[in-house]
Parts: sequence; C-alpha cells; structure tokens
Amino acid sequence: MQDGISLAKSLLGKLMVYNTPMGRISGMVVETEAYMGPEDKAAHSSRSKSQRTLVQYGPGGFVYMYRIYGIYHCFNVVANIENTPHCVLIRGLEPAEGVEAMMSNRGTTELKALCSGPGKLCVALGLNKQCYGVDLCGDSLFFEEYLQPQAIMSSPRINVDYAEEYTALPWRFYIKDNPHVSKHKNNRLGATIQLA
DNA sequence: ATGCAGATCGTCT
DNA sequence: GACGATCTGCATC
Repeated sequence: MQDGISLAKSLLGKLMVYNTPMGRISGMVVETEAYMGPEDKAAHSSRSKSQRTLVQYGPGGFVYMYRIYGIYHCFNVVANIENTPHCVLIRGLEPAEGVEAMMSNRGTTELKALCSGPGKLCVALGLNKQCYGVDLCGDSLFFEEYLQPQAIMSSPRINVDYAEEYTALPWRFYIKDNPHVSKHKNNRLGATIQLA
C-alpha cells in the first residue's frame, strides 16, 4: 500500500462510488490532501494514538471518517501499512452518477456547489460516521478507474495554520482548472507537478 | 468580490 | 473546558 502522498496523487481522476439501495452515487476525485503520520503536525495522528485515529494504524484501504466543528464529516482513505498512520482527505469531487440525489441531499441544484469541499461531498453522498472503518475493497464504497488527469497541481493544505513547519508543505493536490476544486485563497500558490 | 461571525458537539486534556 | 483538516449567510466595499 502506498504512502499518503503517493495515494493522494493517484486518487485524482478516480471515480469515488457509493453503492446505495437507491442506486450509485459517484464523483470523480478532483482534490485531495495527504496527512503523513505522527511527524506531520497537521495530522490527527501527530497527537497520541486515540479511539478516533485507531483505524489509521491498521493497513491502508479503509475509511477514516471524523466529525468536524460538530457539524460536518470529513472522509479520508487510510494509506500505507500497519502502524504507519498516513491518510488522504478527499476534498473535492466532480459529480458523476446520482446527481439528483446529491442535489436533494445538499439542498441546491448548483452543480459546482455540490461536492467542492470535504464537508459538502459527505453531505452530497450521504456519508456519515457509519462508514468509519469500512473496507474500500467491499461493494458498498469503493474507487474505480475513470480518467487520467491532464495536469496535477499542488499547494499548501487548507486550514492547518497550527502545524508550524508542516503548514507550508505542498501536500494538497488537485486537477488543474477543474471547476469542482474547492475555492480558497491559497489556490494561487499552486504549482504544476509531474504526473506520477 | 471579499470578509467575518456563528453554528454545534465529539474528542482529547 | 477548549477547540477544530468547514460551510453558510450576511455585511460591507
């Protein structure tokens, strides 16, 4: 299993699929962030191992879901091998299947507003705490091959100002010029990077 | 277009 | 008891 940074890049262009009884809801991954374990002061795993972060210490390919600000959920893919708590935050999707359901869940019909942020996309897909620890090799929630991104950009991660020397590291990745990337000031700090 | 306050609660100290 | 890996609505320019 790849480390967090490799996984964050390789998930771009993949289709994230939630298989519901009502049909598939899916979107192409357009924006991710890598969190690189105990040394990374931005990562939840930089603090002592806890109930919340437990799944990160298992093998990669499982869901790390957490609640933020008491309101939203953020969806992460655990990366790397056991006892190496890396993960990848999914920050933006381009809606593909089940767009009607997403609009209903989000209470808006504006396509660009549906999944352009980590909290928004969890609402759009209807994901909550119940998917904590779910195996992404199962048939409920998984990633599929979809498109090869033309160009990938990197920038500092969003809202990790507390992370000292880790704040400025370019561990946010997104598909260049895609309208479903979340809007943020440090978009302008982005730089083109080599495709893997 | 840009900026800021408020919502709201699980998790960790 | 304090604080978020966020988002929205309202204020002001």
